[in-house]
Amino acid sequence: MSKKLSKAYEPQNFEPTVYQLWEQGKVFATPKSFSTNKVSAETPEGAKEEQKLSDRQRLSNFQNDHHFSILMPPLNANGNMHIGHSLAVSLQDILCRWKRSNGVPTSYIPGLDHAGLETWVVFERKLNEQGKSRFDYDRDTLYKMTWDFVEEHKSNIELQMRASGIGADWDSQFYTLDANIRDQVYETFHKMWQDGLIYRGERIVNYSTKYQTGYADIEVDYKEEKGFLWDVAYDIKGTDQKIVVSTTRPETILGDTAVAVSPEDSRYRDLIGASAIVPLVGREIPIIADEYADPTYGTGAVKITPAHDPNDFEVGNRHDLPRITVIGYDGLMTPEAGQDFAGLTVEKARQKILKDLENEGRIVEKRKIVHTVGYDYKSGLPIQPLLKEQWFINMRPLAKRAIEVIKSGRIKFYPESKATVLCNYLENLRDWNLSRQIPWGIPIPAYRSEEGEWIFNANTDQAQIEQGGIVYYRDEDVFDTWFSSGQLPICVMPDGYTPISVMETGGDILFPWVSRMIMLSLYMTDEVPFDEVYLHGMVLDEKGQKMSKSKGNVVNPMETVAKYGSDALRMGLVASRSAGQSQAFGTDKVVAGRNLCNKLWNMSRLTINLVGENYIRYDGFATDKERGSGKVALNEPIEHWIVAKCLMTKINIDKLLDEYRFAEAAEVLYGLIWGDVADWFLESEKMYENNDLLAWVLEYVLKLAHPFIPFATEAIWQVLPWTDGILASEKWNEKDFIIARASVAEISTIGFERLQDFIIETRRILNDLPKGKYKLLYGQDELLKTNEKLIQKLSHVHEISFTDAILEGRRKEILPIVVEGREAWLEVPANVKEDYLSGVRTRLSILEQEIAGLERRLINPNYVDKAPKELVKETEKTLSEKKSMAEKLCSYLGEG
RNA sequence: GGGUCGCUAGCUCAGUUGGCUAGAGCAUCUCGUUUACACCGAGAGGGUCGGGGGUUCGAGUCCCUCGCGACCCACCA
Repeated sequence: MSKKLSKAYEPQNFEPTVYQLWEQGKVFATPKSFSTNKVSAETPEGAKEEQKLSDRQRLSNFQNDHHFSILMPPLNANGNMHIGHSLAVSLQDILCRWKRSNGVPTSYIPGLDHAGLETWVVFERKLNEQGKSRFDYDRDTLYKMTWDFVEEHKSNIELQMRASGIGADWDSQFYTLDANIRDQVYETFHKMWQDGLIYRGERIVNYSTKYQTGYADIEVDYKEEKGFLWDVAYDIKGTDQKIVVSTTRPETILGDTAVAVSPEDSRYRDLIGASAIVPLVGREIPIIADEYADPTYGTGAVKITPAHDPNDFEVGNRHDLPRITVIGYDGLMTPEAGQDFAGLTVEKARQKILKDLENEGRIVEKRKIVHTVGYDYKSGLPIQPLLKEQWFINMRPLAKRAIEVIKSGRIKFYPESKATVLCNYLENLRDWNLSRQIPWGIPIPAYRSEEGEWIFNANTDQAQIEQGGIVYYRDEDVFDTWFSSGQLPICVMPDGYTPISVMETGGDILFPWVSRMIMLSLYMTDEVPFDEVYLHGMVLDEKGQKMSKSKGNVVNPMETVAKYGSDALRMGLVASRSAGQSQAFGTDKVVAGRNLCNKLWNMSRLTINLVGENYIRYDGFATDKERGSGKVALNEPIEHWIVAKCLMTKINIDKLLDEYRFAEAAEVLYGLIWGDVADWFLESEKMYENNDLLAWVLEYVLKLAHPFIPFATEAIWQVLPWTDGILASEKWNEKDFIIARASVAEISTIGFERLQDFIIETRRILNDLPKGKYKLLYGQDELLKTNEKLIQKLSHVHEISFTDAILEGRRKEILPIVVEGREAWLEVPANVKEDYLSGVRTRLSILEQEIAGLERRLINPNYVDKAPKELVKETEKTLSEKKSMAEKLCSYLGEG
């Protein structure tokens, strides 16, 4: 080997330069013009060739799509890639590279997320570490500081994306705070405002006292917990009667403004309209009748705290009850809670009130219960339901339309079941709180006058504006990030690339993101945002457990890339994974991926070695007349076979990827590379040295493998002396395909498979024999005769020769190789023959059972009548083959 | 309470509309250094497809039922 290629593939030595090559070559740029390069039957030459093909051979694998587009779920501009991101972008990139290679105009749009609260939390922590707080600055200053902070870190994630081999259109990269996105968000907000879908109102919102902001429903983590249900006795005014209510949150008693009972509940009928006295506080509150009170739960009487419970809030609205806020936004009790309680934490207040109630003898019962408690998804602290005036979207009309579209099947889901899941979710969707009380995000374009009148205005860089002589003040809040990211499909895709072909993302953001994209897109454009949705599951650790920092089982993808290579990580992630399913991930799979890269590398070294440094590349595929004219020509059975394998594998992979069966596609590819090309074809070509075919097969395999193993295949492509250009921008040429296919002689491919069977059996026998040099003899067998040398090479027999003697296994030192249709023997020492024959006996008895089974099936008239004719024929054929095989075995045993 | 998914070889998983002997990778065992690769080659062992019932000529696949596991949703105070 003249060129010094290392024995092992070393990804670190190639990945950065390969990526540079791609980027400089602009191979991932979104094509502007839409001339599909379909050759197919439209060219006269192609048509002629195509006509020769049977239906089975016809190429159906070239995509007819007008375009292919993917929107990358934006990555946190301030964060690091985690293993889930790696999986996502791997799948996306496989699809894009594959489509691109099939000549489909492809647009893969990458993006970065300002990541609202996520980033704000990080920034605020940094601020606090410097001894500052958010209250030291005005909102615009905080926004600018956070912006600069993110800018400093952006390049980090951008490098990680490139290290992952993502072939995205970097020139079209977006950032979720870009002006066009903001404009879109404002337009949508304005339209909703005008359509009456947006309203501002005081509602109970899920409030994070840790981060001082309201949340959407979806940001609350509910956990089932053991807790207590206290029964507390309230006095009834003017009597010595008491009414006993049940509560899990006694501290909210301080904010009670009513006690509700069911109108159906005979126990309390007489008390309706009476007044109860709030314990410790002494406030007089009405006893009201409301359906909300469940007579079967607790005591059947429930305290109503409209300011701290969404249900109570509703009850309060129905009965016009006052709202008394006793827990503040800081998570501490308010002055309204009374002097004894003001300033206490919720937990302390609860302890105190329980003690006080106990002292007064008001706690009638304390029961252990299991109930669900809402937690802040970010801080892990309890969420407080608090009264707050916020912007809400009335989701019902939006959800209704989305449900219709999903049920119509217009958007296809992988896995299919997620469509049902999504519809269930949408059917129960409640109004969406858009306001976040943090400085980092897209400001809400609403201004308020002193009188409390709200107007829309998109110039949110002004803290206050004047209109008609009235001064309006900007809402200090920003949008929920899902509101803006839900609109990405309608504002970041290049012209001609919508709807997005497939939305590939994690199953965990089906509700927060996918559902919103559908709803908002339908609302704004009357069109679906994407044709298909592919949801991947979670990447679990080796033991199948969720990865988490606290468990310490988190895999850092960049470390894996550094150690095993980017391709190895990609193959490892894709292997054994199906849509929607969470899957364990471990080093084993990555190692397998790395080994495949290495295999490919060495296959290439061998090929270069065989064809020579100065090989001049073949000029297309030879038709029958063109043999020997610098074109690829097929001579040996294995050469026909390998070409057929290559062609079939591509068709197969196309089909699998079309259905998003990534793991199966990878497996099929693995089988072709390792099993067919390396183990059989290359071994054989050491003898035949059909250089043009060697080069053709290697290039073919590289092209086919490229979406899965982009770096290694490109690195090899660049190393090959006879190729030029960039593999990532190579396209399959349909015309060549047709000619290649026409050149394959079916007889030869079948012939090779027979040969394979024989070689495998010979190897098996040799493996069982004691070490030694064995001689293979064959009789009147054309296949063996014409492939004598190949058999010797591949089966590792020491000698091979024809014999016209009638052997039939009579002699003790002759051992028959029992393969259907073959006449061959091994010369062996007499003592080993007996061992082999006992194995033959076992095989015979298995064979006899199989024959009996097949015969039974064929005797059954139901089977013969009802099963498809082809299948019956097949069964008959199998039976006769097995019978003749059994006869042969019998004869050997009889004679031996 | 409602919903979704899963249970196939020691492990991780394939198995499309029911149809030849249920597959792959890893792991295990045996043999091997044949001029690309030990990140290798040749071979072997290993499964009553979670249990039970049903439909069918035929079930891992369809239906019913039970069991186990994972996850999601929901305002039982």
